[in-house]
Amino acid sequence: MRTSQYLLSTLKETPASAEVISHQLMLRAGLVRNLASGLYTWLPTGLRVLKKVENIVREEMQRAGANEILMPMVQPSDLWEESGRWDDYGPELLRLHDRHQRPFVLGPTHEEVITKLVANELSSYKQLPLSLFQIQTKFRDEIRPRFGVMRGREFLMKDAYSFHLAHECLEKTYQSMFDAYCRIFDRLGLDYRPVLADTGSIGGDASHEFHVLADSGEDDIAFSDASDFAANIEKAEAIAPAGERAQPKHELAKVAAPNVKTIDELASYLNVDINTTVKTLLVCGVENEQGDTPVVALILRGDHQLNEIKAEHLPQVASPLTFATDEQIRATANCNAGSIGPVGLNCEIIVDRSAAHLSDFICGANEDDVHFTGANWQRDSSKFSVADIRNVVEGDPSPCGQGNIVIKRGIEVGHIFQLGTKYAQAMNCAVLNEGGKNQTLTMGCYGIGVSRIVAAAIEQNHDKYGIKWPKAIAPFQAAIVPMNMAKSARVKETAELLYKQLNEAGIEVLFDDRKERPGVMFADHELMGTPLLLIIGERNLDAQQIELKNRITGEKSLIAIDQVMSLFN
RNA sequence: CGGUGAUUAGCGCAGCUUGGUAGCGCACUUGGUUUGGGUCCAAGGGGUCGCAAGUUCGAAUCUUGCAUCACCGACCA
Repeated sequence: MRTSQYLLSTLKETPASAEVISHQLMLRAGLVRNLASGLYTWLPTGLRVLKKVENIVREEMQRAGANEILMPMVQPSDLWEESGRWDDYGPELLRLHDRHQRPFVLGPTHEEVITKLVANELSSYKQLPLSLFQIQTKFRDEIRPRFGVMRGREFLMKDAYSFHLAHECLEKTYQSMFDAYCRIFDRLGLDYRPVLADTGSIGGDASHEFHVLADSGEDDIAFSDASDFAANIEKAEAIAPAGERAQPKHELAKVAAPNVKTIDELASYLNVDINTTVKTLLVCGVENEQGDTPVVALILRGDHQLNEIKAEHLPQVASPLTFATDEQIRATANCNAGSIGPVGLNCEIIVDRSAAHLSDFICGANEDDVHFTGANWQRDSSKFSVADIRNVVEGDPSPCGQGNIVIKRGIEVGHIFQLGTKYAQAMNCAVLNEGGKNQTLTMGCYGIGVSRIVAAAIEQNHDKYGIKWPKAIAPFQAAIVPMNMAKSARVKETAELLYKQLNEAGIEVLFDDRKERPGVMFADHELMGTPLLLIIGERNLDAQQIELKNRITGEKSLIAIDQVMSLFN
């Protein structure tokens, strides 16, 4: 490709709307352009990268035995009613009508369509297991699209689905998908980690997310500093503190704490360590037979944070997690939100393991502006249950039993999931088994955010000059950068010759044939992250040499012109 | 969805307080100059000042409404 025929579209200045480095560089290097919130046009350079990622994903999916298909982006709503997600999915699902006022959705994912397809196509256990995948545009009407293509509303996703008669078979495919994902991210040249993930409301036995490590990531990942353990913080178990709870030493006593609203204010007002306090959160419980929603109290040590996912999983707590209103708080605890405590509280009480290990703690007294000191479980409050409902924090013992927790940020680029029979059951997806009986299929699903990978790769591979693409996904393998080609026939001749040879050899090369000063060319190619620059100048032509510059290492070297092709073998 | 801020040329911004029909840098065009790291000089082209209504002789500027975009938050005990 010659730059004279190419839409280069590089920018010197960073558009003000771009917050994270990958978004800034994607705009400056001419990879994408914004159309509306969360919607992006892929320019030639960006599309080249996107296609390379796509192809690596495709190759490894095929190697794992999956068949590529392509499903429609527009899906009839009755499929979603059949699966139950028409009501469950919420406003992220974009709903629309055709000219006959028939309702449709823009597909945010394709479990419904594929389950329907397989239900129609398969009739015998002999056809199993079967894995299908597609690489396709998804639409999710995100609350807050941000960070460019990292969290767009329309994005490119690889979604794969596997179908099985038995759970053991699903586990086998799940493992082979896990391995395929590792091969994909290895080939992409990314620093990534598979981490244990929450299985969500769908249930199932296992789920892993694949995270690219980067400070700009939106997820917290908990690692062990002494083993391979890694889990999304939503999932990481906070284990109970070791040893017995200490015996009470103090009597329960009231202390006034006027105008103290938060736990931090309380700790500094009473001049105590925050981890000797507990905080009490009132949330909505599950609706009872009378149609009322009771209030449930969740109790945490003052320095800990509620893990909403864990809380939602409790059978007593309504999902999605909803905090009690001021009226409900007043009716339950007879005080404002800042003074609730477990002593004498008349509702279901669930105490985090760490909070349950405290003795002589400080808590609200269920009376405005009053707290208790010297509170103790059993003695002062005995009707409660204990559960893991907090986020792990740095330094916690790892749930794997080895080492302590370290927390890093990650960008979720892949998620694999043992679905079980949820969709197959809802959509009547079954085959005849060996015994000639109808048997509902068990499913797995496996997603990769193809467009998000492009942004994640930049987050991990850049410097002050621009992008430093991993070789496997660079838009071009090399660029020919001639010095003053307009003035030097020799330079032009050499550049054209190399361009011809490289093209014929199938090397993706960008020939910078603009009449620009060298500095402009260098700046553009470094911004775009071309891994190898072939710099042709009068300076080295007498010796029949050109200069090489490696974008990743910054190394410069000379090479004989007739040796250039050997670089690409 | 709540909060905050923004919207003036392709991009980055000034002008608004104190109304008088728009300006700077980059980019673009032309000519010259320069040529191994974003040269320099000159001359140009390009804007319904987000949209709508109002106040006024007159609105980018004041008022009201709307739209769009971005950021923060969605943990309050």
